[in-house]
Amino acid sequence: MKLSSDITQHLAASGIRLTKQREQVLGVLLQKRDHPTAGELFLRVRRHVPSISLATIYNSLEALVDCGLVKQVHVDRAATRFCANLMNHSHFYCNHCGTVSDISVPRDSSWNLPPGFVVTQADVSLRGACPNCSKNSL
Amino acid sequence: MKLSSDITQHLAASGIRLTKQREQVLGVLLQKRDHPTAGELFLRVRRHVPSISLATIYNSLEALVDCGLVKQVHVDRAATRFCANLMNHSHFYCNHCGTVSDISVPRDSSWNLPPGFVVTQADVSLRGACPNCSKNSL
DNA sequence: AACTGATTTAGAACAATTCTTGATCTCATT
DNA sequence: AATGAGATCAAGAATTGTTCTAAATCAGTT
Repeated sequence: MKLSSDITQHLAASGIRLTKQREQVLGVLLQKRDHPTAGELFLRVRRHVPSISLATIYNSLEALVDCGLVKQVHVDRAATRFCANLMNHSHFYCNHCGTVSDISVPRDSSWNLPPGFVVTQADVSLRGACPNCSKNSL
Repeated sequence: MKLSSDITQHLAASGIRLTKQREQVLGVLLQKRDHPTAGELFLRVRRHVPSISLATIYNSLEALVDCGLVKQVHVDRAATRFCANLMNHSHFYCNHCGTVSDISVPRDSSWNLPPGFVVTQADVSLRGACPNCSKNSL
């Protein structure tokens, strides 16, 4: 597993130390982009670092989120999911198969808010049927 | 506390029984529209029905959500909040004072999804500063 | 090599929610 | 009014995802 210089720079810039554990967490997150939960990441990373603990997964994720390399995905109140897609995007949750797809984020201008509101973060999550499931259920 | 015939009809139509507990939960939710959590509702409703249990708050909310009279509001993974605003709307969470404001929902057309995705529910939550706080923090 | 602070680990603690069980209530039928 | 069936309620236990704590380990610096 090799991190792009892009990413290592990002890490250095934020002053976060690149430990074996963090490297693996990020690596696993980059490898299979299916928005895993902390628990799922734990199982995957453990294959490479058998001694890792769940707390370290959480710690690593916190560090990576803090330095902007990883984003959290919230769908309802289900377990937080994580993704390493740094593009500004939102998520689509399929009610049938449970997969989470990245989708491009709507134009900022589409929030027609009353005056005075200042938006710093927009969190859009859509639900419904993904292309696969909408095809099959017809 | 008197429920509008609109609402009682809605209840009857969904076949949910209007018990004292459910009536109070809905009443309290209609009375102060500040998007309380289940715990907050528990404290408020207990003033009218001292014997009510938290489990009943959850049960009542479930029934009311099922029949469409109440909506859940999710902001990150914090405790679920509830609101009785039946208009199609989204929520704005103020990072400074923590209040949740209703905002009108963006036009459906603004999700430009790849073909095949069928949206059944859109959950938009914005964060930032509400008019009050954006004014004061300058 | 010793020191300092950051990081890791394991498990305890926590908060929100759901589940379980037995008691109570409601309504329809007599 | 009494009965029975099913819905609802209350209390607390259980579950789940996450955070906290404390001790052990590690990395980089003197």
